[in-house]
Amino acid sequence: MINETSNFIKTIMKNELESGVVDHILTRFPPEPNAYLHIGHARAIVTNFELAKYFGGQTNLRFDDTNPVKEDAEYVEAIQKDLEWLGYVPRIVVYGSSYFEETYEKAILLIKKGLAFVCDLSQEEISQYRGDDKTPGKNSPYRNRTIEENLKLFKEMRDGLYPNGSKTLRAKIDMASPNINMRDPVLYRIIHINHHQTGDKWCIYPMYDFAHPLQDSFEGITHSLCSLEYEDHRPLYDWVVNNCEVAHKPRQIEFGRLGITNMIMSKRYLKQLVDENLVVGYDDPRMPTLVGLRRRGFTPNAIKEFILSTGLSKINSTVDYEMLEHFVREDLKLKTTRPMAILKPLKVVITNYPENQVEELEAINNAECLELGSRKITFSRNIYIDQDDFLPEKPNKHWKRFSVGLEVRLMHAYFIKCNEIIYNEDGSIKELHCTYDPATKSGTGFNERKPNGTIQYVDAATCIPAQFNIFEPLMLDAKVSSENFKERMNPNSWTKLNGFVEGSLKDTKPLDHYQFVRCGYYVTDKESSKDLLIFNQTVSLKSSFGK
RNA sequence: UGCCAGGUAGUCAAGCGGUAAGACACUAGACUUUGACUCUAGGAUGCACUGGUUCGAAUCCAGUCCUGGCAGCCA
Repeated sequence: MINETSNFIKTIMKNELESGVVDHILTRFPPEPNAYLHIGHARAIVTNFELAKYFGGQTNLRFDDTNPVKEDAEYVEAIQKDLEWLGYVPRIVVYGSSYFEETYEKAILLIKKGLAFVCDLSQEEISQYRGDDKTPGKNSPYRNRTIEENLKLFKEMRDGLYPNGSKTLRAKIDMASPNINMRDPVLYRIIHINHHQTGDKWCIYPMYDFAHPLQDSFEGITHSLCSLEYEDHRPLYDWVVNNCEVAHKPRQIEFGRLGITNMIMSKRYLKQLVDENLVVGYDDPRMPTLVGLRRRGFTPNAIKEFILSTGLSKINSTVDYEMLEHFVREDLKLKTTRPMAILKPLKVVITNYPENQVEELEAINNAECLELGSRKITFSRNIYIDQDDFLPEKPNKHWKRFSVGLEVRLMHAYFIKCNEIIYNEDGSIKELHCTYDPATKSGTGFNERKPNGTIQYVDAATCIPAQFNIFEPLMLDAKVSSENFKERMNPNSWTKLNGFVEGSLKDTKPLDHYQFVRCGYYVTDKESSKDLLIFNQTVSLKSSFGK
């Protein structure tokens, strides 16, 4: 599918392949295991995997676990599951920590070449010495330690002789560089903590800027794709690659992040929502996480197509949520059966239909995809339609559904006409008295009159009571702050409706998708919600026409 | 105000010197056993602005403006 799209990275790869700079493509997806993946991450995943696949290459999954204070094995597992769900199979699954020994050796090499030194400056002092955008930095007083001394001290750092923060290993580059990342950046820091992969083996950990280019080199990554904020780090990336005498030199290319309008993606806020029980968990269908979107009814294919269609550029882009929705519809359009569901039941009595008679009708599952076959539904004197499909007052000409005096088609069944509204004592509508026209039976090719629209129904005799959990995704209409985001998130966005689904759904299987009449998607999830039915209102049609 | 990167319709985005693709959204209409789907029609005399080079510029050059990123022992 990516061969239909064009982007600057693809062009770079193509040119390099053609000119012989590289003879294959190997990319990597390097998440830090400190959060659940969300739709924003999908751009990195899809880009890396699809680009490699397009050129006949492969992609490594590498957990970027060089900072044990933030990471946890829980996320490692979650990320792997998400990738699996998306249908991507990495060439290998590795950890940044798998390379700690080799990384350490490269640090020794830099020391021996006089390109790195052990620094005793405190964190604050390093910051002061670094200078700022208009002030050049000052050299650390420890910058001129001898190679022997540096070697000894660095070994002692590794051996655990020093407490957290007391020493660092720094690259010796240029304290006056206009790029602050090049002002003798820290390469290693001391952290005495248990690492989720390496346990207590190490107490010094390499920084991203040092570890990442080396890992890419070790694995033979040809193109290291990352987001825009690493642009300023590229000179350092290249410095590491060029000075560490690695056999393979990867190339870093940056691309913009992908956001969705009004969708909150910040790790911190998502965590807060979960921690404070404002949502059920990371897989709450209101969440923008991949697991959340899965329960919301999105399919892997929809997400991939969405990402590919939004393209790739050096702009941090924010696309409309409608774009995402479009691709679910597109993906499910020809794959789903389309059962009927009534969210807000309104009883209808077909007064000219015999009591105690039940007739079976054939309903085509998907008129656009006949291979999906048909199912049997029933019709009888008492049925339910949706309150939203009936307008008690006189509708305007745009109204394409039911009202007094109007004739509509009950999907897969007959035309009906409403003759009388029966009210309760409190003035609410109790039921509708209608008549049907036997000549208009579905499938007979009747075309002497046009109905005012088609509405769904369920047969009261055979329908199944169902609870619909209607939710709205967590969205915000403007930039949030940590103070106001909770109120504005409106996490209480579940509405439970007691309605009915047609009898044919009694064999519903977990995680099947159904495309409902109003273009909603319907998912049941065995693990977390048993018989819960989720109706995604966000992909339903506008219901305010003609009102 | 230092360095870096960007500015093409409401939102994404192609184009890379030859006269502005495509998608989403939107509007109008047709069709329809979902107001879905499908189909038809509609949008930039214009590519941040101003000059310049050229037969010809969104594409090259210069200047200006605007936006984003960067001063963790985070990634």
